[in-house]
Amino acid sequence: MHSKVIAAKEAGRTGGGPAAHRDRRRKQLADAALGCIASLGLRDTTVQDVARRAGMAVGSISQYFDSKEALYTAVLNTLSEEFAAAWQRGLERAGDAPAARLRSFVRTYFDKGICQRRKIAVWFAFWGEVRARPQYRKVCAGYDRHHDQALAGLCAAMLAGHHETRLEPEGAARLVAAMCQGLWLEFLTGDTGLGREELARLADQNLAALFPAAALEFGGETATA
Amino acid sequence: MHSKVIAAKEAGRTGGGPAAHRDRRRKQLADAALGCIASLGLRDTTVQDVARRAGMAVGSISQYFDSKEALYTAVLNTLSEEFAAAWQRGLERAGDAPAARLRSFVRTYFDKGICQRRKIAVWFAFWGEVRARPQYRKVCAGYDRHHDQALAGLCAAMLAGHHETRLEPEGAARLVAAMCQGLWLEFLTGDTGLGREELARLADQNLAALFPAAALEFGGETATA
DNA sequence: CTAATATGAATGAACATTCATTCATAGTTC
DNA sequence: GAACTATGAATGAATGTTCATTCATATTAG
Repeated sequence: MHSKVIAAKEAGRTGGGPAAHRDRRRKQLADAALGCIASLGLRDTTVQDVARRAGMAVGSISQYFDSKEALYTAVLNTLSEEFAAAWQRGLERAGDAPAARLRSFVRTYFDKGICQRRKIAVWFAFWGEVRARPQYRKVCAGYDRHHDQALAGLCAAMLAGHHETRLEPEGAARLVAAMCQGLWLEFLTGDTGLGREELARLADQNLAALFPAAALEFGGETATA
Repeated sequence: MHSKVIAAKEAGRTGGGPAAHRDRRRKQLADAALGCIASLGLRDTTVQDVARRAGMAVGSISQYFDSKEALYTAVLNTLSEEFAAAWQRGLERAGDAPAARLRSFVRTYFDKGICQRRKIAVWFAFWGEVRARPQYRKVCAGYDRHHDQALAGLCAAMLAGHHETRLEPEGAARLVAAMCQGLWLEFLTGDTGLGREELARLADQNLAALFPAAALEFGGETATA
């Protein structure tokens, strides 16, 4: 009881306005919820679990979220936001060459900050409920459209002037996204024990196959041989 | 109440030994559970829902399964079994040509009996909980190993004698499986409205890219041009 | 009649949500 | 600057609901 009070006091101290404080506490709860969902699953996560993990009281959750579902929705939003920011940053860093840009986009999926088992577990926990809970779809819809358009644009740039294949930009984009998400599933279940690096290398090989004209640029470490 | 009794009576009539009867009722419950999971999600499915959908009493569930979890495990087993049987049948029908065999294997993912939204929804519902519930992993483990070995074998046959790429059979198999499962996710969320046929065509294009030496054999309708 | 099966009301545990109370801080007054 | 008040964040016990499981009873089959 005493420690809680102190923790609360410290949380209050960390400056910014009261609005900033509110944001911080919401993030604190969303982080705790993410951890719970990753280790217990959506089904077994209780508000009591989340509160305990956040070092807060159960009652505080309703101060910051209308309901448990609203908290979950915030978790999904946070994940989506983080991922979108990551691939956009990646594109900025990648320069102008189409192949480098596409490679950067795909690498984001296997980035150290993105491709963590706990986060992937949460992605799949939500995907496993999209049919039953349309609000989850709704959260992702905007991010997904943005993602898909960017990826299709990159694929179009890769295919421009190379019409030897029957591959369409949208189709190629769909395949690239599917491959990445499928590799995430592999990472999640851990069947083969492949790590982030190995998965990224596999992704590169698939890109090289899909866009043979630029295969060398997806060659990874461009093996010394 | 009366109709339930009649239903039970009819169920009992359908012959076979008592063991066959037991199997039939278990299947009846597993089917109902699959339907519930697909439409309500794992989280909101209750035994009352399952019983209602099966046209049975809640108490009967415990006659055929030790617990709700045991019922769910049976659902996952049924799905896995069905999928394994389907790709094996596909291989038998495909003959000896490696490309035809690989294509058949992949087509199974987009088969009418396999690639149904309700079934895909259930696959993802379970995948979304594999971390939290190791028993789900255990159910799939055997089927997955078999699946992966078969696919790696097919990829090895495709790559035999064509060492121009750095692609390894296991890596190629991983990519093919990831692509298929990623396309399933696309089908589940329905973002792009692609149907089974279109997804299968995309999968073919990825196969053609991964195994260019056999590209013509993945050409789909081998467009009249 | 006996054994096997089916039924659904009853049970109690688990859970999300509510809300009266506590308390630290900021603001106000003299 | 000291004393007092107002504010709202934080708390967790209490509440009412939901749900898996149980089991006494009813039904059917042999």
